[in-house]
Amino acid sequence: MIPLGASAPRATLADYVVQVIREKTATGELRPGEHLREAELATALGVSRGPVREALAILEAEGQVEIRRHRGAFVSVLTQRDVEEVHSLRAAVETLAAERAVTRLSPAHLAEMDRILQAMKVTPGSVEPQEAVRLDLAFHDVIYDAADHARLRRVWTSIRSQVAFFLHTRNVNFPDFPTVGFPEHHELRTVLSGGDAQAARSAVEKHMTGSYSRLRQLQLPAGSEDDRP
Amino acid sequence: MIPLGASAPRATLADYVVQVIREKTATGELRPGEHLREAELATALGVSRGPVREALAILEAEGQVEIRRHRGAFVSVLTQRDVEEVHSLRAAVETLAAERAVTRLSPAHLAEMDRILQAMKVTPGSVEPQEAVRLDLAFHDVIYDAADHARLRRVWTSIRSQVAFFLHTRNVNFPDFPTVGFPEHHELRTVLSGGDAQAARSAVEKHMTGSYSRLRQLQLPAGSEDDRP
DNA sequence: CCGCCGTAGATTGTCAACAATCTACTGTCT
DNA sequence: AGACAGTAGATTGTTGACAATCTACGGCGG
Repeated sequence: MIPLGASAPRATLADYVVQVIREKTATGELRPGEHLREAELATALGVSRGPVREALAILEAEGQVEIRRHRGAFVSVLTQRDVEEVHSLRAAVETLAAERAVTRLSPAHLAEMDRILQAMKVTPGSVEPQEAVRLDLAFHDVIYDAADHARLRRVWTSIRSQVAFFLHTRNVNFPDFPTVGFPEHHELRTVLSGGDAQAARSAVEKHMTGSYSRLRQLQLPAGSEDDRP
Repeated sequence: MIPLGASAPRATLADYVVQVIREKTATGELRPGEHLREAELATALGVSRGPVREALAILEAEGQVEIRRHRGAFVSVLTQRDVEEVHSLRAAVETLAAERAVTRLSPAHLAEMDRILQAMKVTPGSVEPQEAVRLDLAFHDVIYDAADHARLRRVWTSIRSQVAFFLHTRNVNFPDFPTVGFPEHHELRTVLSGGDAQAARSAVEKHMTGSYSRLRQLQLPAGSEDDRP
């Protein structure tokens, strides 16, 4: 479940809350625009408001939630503009990640990739959308892990659950994707293990472009971010 | 002082603490590896430990400080490796920022750039290093502001004070830089206002490469991150 | 009937105290 | 003398309570 080389230097209650909220926003259980009440979260998770506040502050720094003074935290609403932002940022950082990964891929990384590809391949087309998303993200986790770049990984985790949300909604709306997932990622693996940094950049760029074109087909709120009652 | 279009949707004590610590790390007043005691900070800033904890959690999410369970927060030590990380990440995001900026630069942005360039030019070579850093960063702030990309700006603010620290140390060690600052940034302005996205990418890439080669001359801790007593 | 103002409830921002854990020092044993 | 265990102090993690602020509802006036 934990990406790979992620250590746990700080296992505090606040981190636990962060993790829970990240997962719930990724799966869509916490919908964009939803009001996150501190006391509510605290009792639901069996902790006090202190750690919850810390967690919300962290999530705000990552852009996952929006905090308004004396009004509370709201799950960030994802507009068409956000799709574009997340995509362009992801393309920028993931090309760098790929470039670095080609010279740093260990046998363990390759094995992990193959394991994930195997799972992508064997699962029939009618796989649960959530599982397809999990595999997709896991594959890219390996790339970032191989890149061995702490700040790059931080950026990735900051957009990761938003990417997850996009992929999830798309998989639900266009159930044909899981069949496309395998060949695309398999090609990525081939290029990455090839050792050509420039080729890796191009491959990721292409992968991102394809991913974006599919994402654009989604119907998302277009304009401003006022969805709350 | 505030970059440009930065609004203040949340002016809480925690944000105040974050801002103070950012500044103090940028100027080097808070040295890498230093132990940040919550109670100490709280009394020094005239607030309680609650906001301080929130602030430290935010700064940890941005990688500015490192928190160890039951041991506290330490200002992240910047090794040669960190110089490389910050540089590569900055290059990746700033090329994107420049690409977007060329089609979004408003007259106000250009005026702001010119104002900064003017200041860079008129100040004689023996300007205070701190002022030179301020101008340098301010110039790039304008680029990110023109890029109009919330997530991109977040990444920038997360590495901004580390960049500031690097620039500061370099200006102190190599006092000739302030004379190079003007022409380099002037060229950037010219290309950005030209309207060619690809040219803007290349220009920023070149600017970054030059910046990195100068940064590498610094003597920084090379290996692991244990500098504390 | 519609709009404005005031109040009550709810929610967040902040604080001070308690509990858990770590670090450093001291004393003892080999 | 050197090394190890035990203890005291300091520091962080967490909690519950208090104060400031916002939202929603109801009454009043036009």
